[in-house]
Amino acid sequence: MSKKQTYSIGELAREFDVTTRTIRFYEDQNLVNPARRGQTRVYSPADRVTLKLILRGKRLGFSLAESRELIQMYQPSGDNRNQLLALQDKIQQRRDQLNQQLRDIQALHQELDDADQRCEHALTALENPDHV
Amino acid sequence: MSKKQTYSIGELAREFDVTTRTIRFYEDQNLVNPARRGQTRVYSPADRVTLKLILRGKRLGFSLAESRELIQMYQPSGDNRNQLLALQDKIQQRRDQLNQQLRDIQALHQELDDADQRCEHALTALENPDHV
DNA sequence: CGCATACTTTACGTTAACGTAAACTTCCCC
DNA sequence: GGGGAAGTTTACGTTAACGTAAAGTATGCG
Repeated sequence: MSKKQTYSIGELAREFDVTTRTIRFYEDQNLVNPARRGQTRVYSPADRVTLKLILRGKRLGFSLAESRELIQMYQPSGDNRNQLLALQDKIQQRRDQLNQQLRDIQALHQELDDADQRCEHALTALENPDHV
Repeated sequence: MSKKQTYSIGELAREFDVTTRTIRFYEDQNLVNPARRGQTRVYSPADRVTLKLILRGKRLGFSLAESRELIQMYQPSGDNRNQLLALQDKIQQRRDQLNQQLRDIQALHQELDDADQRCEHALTALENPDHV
């Protein structure tokens, strides 16, 4: 009944549409930690989630270092007060950045709509040359 | 009454918090076309807007090539039907990408909120060790 | 058995987006 | 007229994020 618990590097590469080189590179950067069966890498569902988070970060323009930081935020290691406060600070910074991105997206969306409208008008003008 | 109509490279660099090298690099990439007074570059309000668009693109993770394409979308050059249709296609692709980014942002926002909550709990637990 | 397929390591190559340094001109100011 | 301050060109350097190639190992299959 349970979902498959391990993945090969090729499976993940196909699923997320990246190369195996990319996944190995992420391991080099300590972003994923696959187990080994002999020489061969064996990925866990946790590794898969990590990959997903990295790729989502990429879509938002985050560097790997930033994505690593974000991922670490979800598993706070040090449990002392100052580290927690510092973490909350970083979280807030990310929220601010996301809100800026939201504003940027809305503006860009509007401009794309306008550009599309101008296209439409240009097209109907081409089909209707007599219309003033 | 009218706003200042020209800008020096230093002014723009300060306003947008980039180096002059960056602005000259964008010129090299044919993203801005400042006039010249002698040797010195003189930027128009249009150049300033272009700069703004580039930097907004950067915040959304766009490459300079992508931003260039976006900017050109707002000033369609070729007025033949096929070009207009191709342009609309690109516009739609960008909209799809923006919508994906929106979903990514919402998911990430939620996760940041959760992480923040866990921080809060950990902090109150630190101040209230007796609470089970 | 031979061969294809998928995996591995090692290592050099590549592109984008600037950084940085050197050496020069212009303009303004006291 | 000497010296900042801001501008210029030219050119080599740097970092991130992989690409690409070579050479080897393991595994299933007809």
